[in-house]
Formats: sequence, structure tokens, C-alpha cells
Amino acid sequence: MLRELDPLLHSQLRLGIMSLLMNAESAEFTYLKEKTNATAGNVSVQLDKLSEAGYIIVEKSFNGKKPLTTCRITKKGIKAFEEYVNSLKDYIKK
Amino acid sequence: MLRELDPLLHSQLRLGIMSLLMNAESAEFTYLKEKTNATAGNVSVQLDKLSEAGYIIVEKSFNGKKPLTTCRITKKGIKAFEEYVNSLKDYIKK
DNA sequence: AGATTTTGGTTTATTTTATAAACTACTTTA
DNA sequence: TAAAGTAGTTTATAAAATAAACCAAAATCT
Repeated sequence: MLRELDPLLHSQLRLGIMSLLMNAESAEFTYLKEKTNATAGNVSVQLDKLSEAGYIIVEKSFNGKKPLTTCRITKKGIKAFEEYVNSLKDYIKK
Repeated sequence: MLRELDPLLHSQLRLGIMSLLMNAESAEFTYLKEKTNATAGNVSVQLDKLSEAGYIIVEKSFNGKKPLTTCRITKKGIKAFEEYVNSLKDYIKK
């Protein structure tokens, strides 16, 4: 029987964001937006969801007077990501 | 930059169905329903979508007087699945 | 035999999600 | 100083997934 896929991670954009954060200490809003090729609104919404779930930490500060949003994956987020990937392997193995 | 994930395949249930069909000559409706642990309605709808996309062939016949729905993956479906898995690898690699 | 449940689905309705569009606030440039 | 750009947020809309209701026939129960 096929395992459940964490619905929070099984979304192209959220998975992309998590994937980027798995491979970086931290990442800025604009970096995530560019790498995922998504709109700002979509990134904003998905960051909120990941943050609410405790998968990432979002820090809002200022670079001079420009807003600067920095994101970081949490332990919980890493664990969820790894579990997701494990479950997914059932689906994509030949 | 992260690649697009075929939205038709990036759905837990449709991916599950395609995964099962990748590993079997053919599969019956009830088998797919059981293995994916989904409701009949949901399976029915998703089979239609995969079929419309030409990813699978759905054959409706009778076993005596009971309806019997048999599914099979197509060449196009196999190709789409393989491309999906390839794109996905960008997301899940460390 | 007649009522009830089960099987194998489909169709329709509802909820959830993803995404886009519109907007805010401030800054830089012409 | 007006226009355009940056860095986002909020709200609206479109698309999906899912569940609920339904149908027809067969099997089971009393």
C-alpha cells in the first residue's frame, strides 16, 4: 500500500522552497522567488504556510530601509522533508 | 532554476495510479482503489483525467454482469512519468 | 420471496489549494 | 517631481482534490 505524502510538502512551490532551504544555511525572499520562478504573492503565501507548520523560520528585517525576508529550515522541516522523500520513493521506484 | 513538474502527475492519487501501472501490465479499478487507499469516486475522476491526457487506456467491460474496468499505461504515459521523475530529482537531491 | 448489504462503479457538490491580480510602502532614477 | 522599480502582503479567482450522493446489479440474510 502506498504511503501518504505530506500535503504541505507535496506542492511544487513549497517543495521547491524546502529543497532550496535544505541546501543553504538560509535564503532571502528574492532568491527563493527567482530560483522557483514563482510570483511574489505565491511565494509569500507558501512561506506563511511552511512557517505556520514550523518547517521554516521566517525573519523579517530591513536592509537599510528595504524590507529583507530571510528564511531558514528548521529541524522539524528537515525531518518532514526527509520523510516526504522516503515516502515518495515508493511512488517513483521501478 | 527548478523545472516544472507535470501537474497531471504531481498529484498523490494520480501519481500512485501511474506508479502502479508502471509496474504492472494492467490493473483493475478495484486493485488501484485498494492499493492507493482512495475512494471510488476519486479514483474514477483521476482515471478519467489520465485517460483524457492519453497517459493511460481505460477499458470498460463486464465480468458476467459486473462491470470491470481495466487500466493500462501508454507509451506517452511512460514517457511523462519518466520525465516527471527526472524533474523531481532536482527537488529531492541533497 | 422479499429486504438488506455489497460490489463496482459514476456524477455532482463541496472544500481546499494554488495561483494571479491588485495593492502598499518605500526607493531609485530620469 | 513624476515614473518606475523593489520587496513584499492581501484579496480574489481558478483549478484541484475529495467526499457525498447516487445507480444498477448481485449476493446474502431472515
